[in-house]
Amino acid sequence: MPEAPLPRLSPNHAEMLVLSVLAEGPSYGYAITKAIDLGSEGSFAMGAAKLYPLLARLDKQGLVTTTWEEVKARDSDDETNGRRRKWYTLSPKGERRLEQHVQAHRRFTALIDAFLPPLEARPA
Amino acid sequence: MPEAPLPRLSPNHAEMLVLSVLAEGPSYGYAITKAIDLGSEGSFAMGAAKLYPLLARLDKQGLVTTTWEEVKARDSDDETNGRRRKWYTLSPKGERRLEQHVQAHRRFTALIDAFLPPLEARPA
DNA sequence: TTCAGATATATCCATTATCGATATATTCCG
DNA sequence: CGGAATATATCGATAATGGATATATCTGAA
Repeated sequence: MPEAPLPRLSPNHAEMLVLSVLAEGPSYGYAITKAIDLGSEGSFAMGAAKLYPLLARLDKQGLVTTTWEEVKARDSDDETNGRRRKWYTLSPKGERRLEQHVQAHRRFTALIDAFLPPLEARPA
Repeated sequence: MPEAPLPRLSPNHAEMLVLSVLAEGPSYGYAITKAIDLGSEGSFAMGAAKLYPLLARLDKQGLVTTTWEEVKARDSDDETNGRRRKWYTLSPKGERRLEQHVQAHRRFTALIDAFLPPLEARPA
């Protein structure tokens, strides 16, 4: 029997995961996706089309602050080098939002579990 | 501070809840919504535009079987009375699907919880 | 008796969210 | 030398949702 696919992340869940990654320190888009990809064993892999609009929304709502970093080649000091990284830092407002998401998620799972058969100790 | 809104149900979660209601016995659309509405304290209230297409999909996939019931007025035996109810019964295939949904949901929450701060025993 | 609210099923449409593809450019490593 | 990885971002087609609309009956309170 095939592994049943996981339910898809709701927008709120996706936002919560991104914020939870940023709660451990500033990061940038690509690294955030990788963290979520690895941390979920690939189950919550986010495409760029999902990630970047989400990050833009977080910025617009003041949940994160952003700064650009010029990434220079290891073997070069060339300042005109165009490689760039956009760093995201969780704002106090973002921290509060994360806590709200976590609380909402706990209520969410509690409500759902009430519909499901109890998880019993399995006979050996 | 306002109650943070719950994450929205994914299609899989909505399907799981409907199937879990039917696992307790046959039911019909309106009663299913009421069961989910009450069982979730209104949090997962489903509009008709969500419920009926969902039920139609379950039927088409063979997860439920359906029968029509003619609902007669309490004080009448009139057979031409047009009130009707569509009953849904969980099929064996539907039972298996429900179990898959439940397993997937457990994995889903476990993966998400790994991103969140542990729920510690609170100091009194 | 009347009339609002509940019961009961179902679809339409505008909005939103998602996935896959596309675009661009650099850097790493074999 | 060249493909995979790094890095950001948008476009367009598809899918799912919420609110409204449609229809018809039944219940209970004023």
